[in-house]
Amino acid sequence: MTVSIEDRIGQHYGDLSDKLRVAADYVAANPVEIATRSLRAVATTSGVSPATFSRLARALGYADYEALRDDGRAAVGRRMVPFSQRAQDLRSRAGGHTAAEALARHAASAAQNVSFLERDITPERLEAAADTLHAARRVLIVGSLGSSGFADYLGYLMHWFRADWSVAGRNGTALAATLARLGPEDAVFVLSKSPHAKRSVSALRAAHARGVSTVVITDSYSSPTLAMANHGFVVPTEGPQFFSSYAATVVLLETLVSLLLTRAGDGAEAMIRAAEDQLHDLGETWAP
Amino acid sequence: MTVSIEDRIGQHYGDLSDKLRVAADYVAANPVEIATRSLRAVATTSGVSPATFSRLARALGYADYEALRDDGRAAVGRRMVPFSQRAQDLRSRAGGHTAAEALARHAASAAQNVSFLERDITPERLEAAADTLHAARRVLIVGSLGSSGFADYLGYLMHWFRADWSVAGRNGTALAATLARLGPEDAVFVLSKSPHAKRSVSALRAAHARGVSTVVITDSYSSPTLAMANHGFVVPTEGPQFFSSYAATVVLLETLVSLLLTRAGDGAEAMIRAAEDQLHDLGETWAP
DNA sequence: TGCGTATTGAAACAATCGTTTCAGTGCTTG
DNA sequence: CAAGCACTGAAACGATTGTTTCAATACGCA
Repeated sequence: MTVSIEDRIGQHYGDLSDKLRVAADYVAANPVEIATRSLRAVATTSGVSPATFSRLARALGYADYEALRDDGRAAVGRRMVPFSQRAQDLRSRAGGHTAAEALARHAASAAQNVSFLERDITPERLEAAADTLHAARRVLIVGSLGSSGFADYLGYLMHWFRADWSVAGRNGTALAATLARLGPEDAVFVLSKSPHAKRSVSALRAAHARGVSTVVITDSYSSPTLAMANHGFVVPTEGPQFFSSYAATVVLLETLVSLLLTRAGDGAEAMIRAAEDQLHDLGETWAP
Repeated sequence: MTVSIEDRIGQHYGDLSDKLRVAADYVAANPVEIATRSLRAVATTSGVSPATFSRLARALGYADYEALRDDGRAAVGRRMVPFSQRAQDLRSRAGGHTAAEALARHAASAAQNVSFLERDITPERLEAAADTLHAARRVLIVGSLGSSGFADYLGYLMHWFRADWSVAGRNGTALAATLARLGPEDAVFVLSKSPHAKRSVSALRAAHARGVSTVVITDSYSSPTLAMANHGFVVPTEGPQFFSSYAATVVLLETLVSLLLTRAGDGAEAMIRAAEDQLHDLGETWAP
């Protein structure tokens, strides 16, 4: 069983002198600080002299201040590892081929990806992307290969309350012609995962070169698209299958649509209802 | 706005030299290490020279290696905030419209839907559906409105190792003509959620009447499609937004593809590799 | 093939690190 | 009151840090 810094502090707290106790309190309250910053930096921000921290380590039974910090590192590491741990769990169950096993594996992997998504996406940047897209005069959605279906989905969702969003390459329109009409007031939304379609990368490059705002969703930090993205998002796609999973991508897309709907204001809801009615009137939907 | 180390890596990944890329990969993979240990220690365990890490920081746009580490510290600090506390913070602000709240809400709802999916889908029925689809001579995928993108996605995944799957209405083909050619040895895969497209319901009815096997994914037990389904699956779609969430649907689709890949046998993997090579040879994918 | 360029690690450098010494303080004890 | 004691921070110390220089190497191009 591992003995944490906090345990040691508790064990020795009674024997500590005034200043040592102050230092110990600081250590207990700021474990990340201890693990990441230098002794002197901690001493400065906590108002206790460097020598005291050096003495504290020994008073707690460590050989070194470095030994104390090692415990801190381990503690931080332990809390940060859900990733490797759970990933290993997934892999260890990777063997079976029955439907129950496959379903469990995919479900677990998707849930993990979704939680990674929530953890890793910076809300400020999502907000900024939503602002950009909301302010854009026109938005062009680009997606190829495996991403094209999701580009369609985004286009479908947006068309309910924004007339100025379109999906590239729909209805036989030429991508080049559409791109040529875009300017700095417009935005391009690119969905591209490995293997990246040349079409999407080229479209992104062209848009970026023309000063068009670019929002990108991709699957890796090494993606060629990120360098040209004003707002880039990396979505976890790891899964037990040969293709990359789009589960987390769908969540991100839907969240983004939610944010845009909020920005669209009260009129949007009425617009959606009107569109629904018209869809029904046109006889395109099934009525019981 | 916060820019994480990973973001910077993404921005500059293309410009990095070999060793810098190795170092960047290590940084991305071991954020705790970076925040916690010294440059030289990191250099030793990663096998890259200290100088390279120093250079990496500057290549990523930092003034210092220390500046890079500061970003790492901030990231670690952010993630160390205990989950429960964060969840509570969010819940107390429930109904809010900030990106963080929206993301948390959508992620939680998606995770719940996925876990419901795992709980409610009967593995035997999934297995049976996979068997039917695997045995089918040809499979036609049907999806309209919001589901059409996901029909495309399923078609995209399957086309890697099955030539006899097609998506209805692609390439200007008439749905009626395609349907007319199907018989009892074939199958139809229908994706339909409320509001149901008349087109999809009609296609399903026609196929069912001709004795074609039918697999259906829908969003409610009261769906008009289930009565005509040989293999029907109800997927949870509840979400905080006005549209139904497709996150769980994606998981189910991907699981199904996995099962079909297993059934396709050893030849499938070779087929996928060959198709990937050809895609690359045709110049459709972006190569670094 | 030869030349110029870019990339890399070893080594040298100043800065910063953690530790220890030491003098000063406050407190207790005789 | 004086002497002894534990505690503390400033300062000095060698060790280690991050950075930079420099020579060696690999690579592209004519």
